Amino acid sequence: MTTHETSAAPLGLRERKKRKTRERIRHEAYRLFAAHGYEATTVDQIADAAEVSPSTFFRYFPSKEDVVLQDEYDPALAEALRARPADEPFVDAVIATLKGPVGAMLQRDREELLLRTRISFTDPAMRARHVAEQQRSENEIAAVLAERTGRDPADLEIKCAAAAVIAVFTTLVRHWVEGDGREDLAELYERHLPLLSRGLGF
Amino acid sequence: MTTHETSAAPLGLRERKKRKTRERIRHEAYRLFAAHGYEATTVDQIADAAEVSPSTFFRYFPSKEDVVLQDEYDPALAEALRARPADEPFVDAVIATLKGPVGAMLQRDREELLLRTRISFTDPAMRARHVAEQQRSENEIAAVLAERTGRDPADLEIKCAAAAVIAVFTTLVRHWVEGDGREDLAELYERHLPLLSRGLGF
DNA sequence: TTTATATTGACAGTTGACTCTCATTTGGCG
DNA sequence: CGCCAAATGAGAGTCAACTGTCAATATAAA
Repeated sequence: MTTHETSAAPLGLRERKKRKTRERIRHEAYRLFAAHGYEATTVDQIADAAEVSPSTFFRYFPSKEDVVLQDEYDPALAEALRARPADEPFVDAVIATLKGPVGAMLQRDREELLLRTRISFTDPAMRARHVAEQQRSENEIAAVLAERTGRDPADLEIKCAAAAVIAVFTTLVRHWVEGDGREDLAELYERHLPLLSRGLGF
Repeated sequence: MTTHETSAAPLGLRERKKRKTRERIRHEAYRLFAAHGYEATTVDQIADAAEVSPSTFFRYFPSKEDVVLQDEYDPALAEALRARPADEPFVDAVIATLKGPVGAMLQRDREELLLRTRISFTDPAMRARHVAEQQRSENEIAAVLAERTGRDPADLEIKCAAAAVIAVFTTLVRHWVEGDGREDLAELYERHLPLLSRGLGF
């Protein structure tokens, strides 16, 4: 009773091994995807590279697609946003969040994020997944925005605003990836997100 | 020499039959996709329904995916936009265009557009295609915007603005599809696109 | 009508994602 | 140590997209 599956638990060898295996599979998969593309990489190849049997691959991931993990950043962004004062202009709140807690996450996972994002931008077959996630993100952002304004999350106006924010996001991340991550992502946000509060201005 | 393959040529029986077959395959494919989903529909089923052999299916379409044709609307939008005065605010220009020539196209193909769009929103496997197109659209819009403002189409600011416009678009189309096309798409645009010129306002 | 050519169907075969089963190994624990 | 349950691998099997070949048929041209 004392130990749930909290991070505090010592974690037996079995569990540790499983995590490592999972990580190894994912890592090798990414490597191969990046090298040869998603479609051109077979599950057998991934299994080989990760030194597990194909059966084992499917025990860890229900499908080849599932190897591409979901984005943890957008949910984190949504959560962090809720902590911002409700009367702060929305775009400002987003920027503040990205320079704060979420920005730290991005910094930490920079390398993997770069690789992963590059794949999902490059490989046509991988985009489906990415778009699905993006949809989820939009809903999250819309929910937050709805809370802040006291409006309905299903409100079209709210949805459009959330979509616009995410779109600018995506554009900036793409730019960041194309520049091999040399620029500072947080700074890109800070510089270009205000476009939306200015009303484009074109 | 007198007759190329122009539309004026009488078009032999052979050619006419081919077109009909092509049309029939596509039509049946759409019907089945709408009824059972993209993944759940096999090429054999499509071939059966279109009364051709599976071989013939692949003679007409190199892959199952290719049955879903590309979007002609966004390029049309870009072209129509170039005809608008350069000093008109961008969002206004877009709205005017959508209420004009492009709106007419949308009206004309309403049924097919509704069906096709529903598929590409509903079916995960189909999204990849859709996103690729969307990317093309963004580039088109960015190009137009660049021309109008005399800036570089690669300018991040320009790209962000184009992305935001397309994002709001997509959101509105999705809403339209979810409401089975009962609302007037042009009116939705007119009502919600100004969000971007107002600077969100949240 | 006869001949050349384009279109088609039947069919066999390949490939890769994914499932299932069963025997073997391996970490957890008394 | 020794038992149990979890984790793994081997291998056979399914399913659907896609390829290639060949013979039959339909159209166009002479």
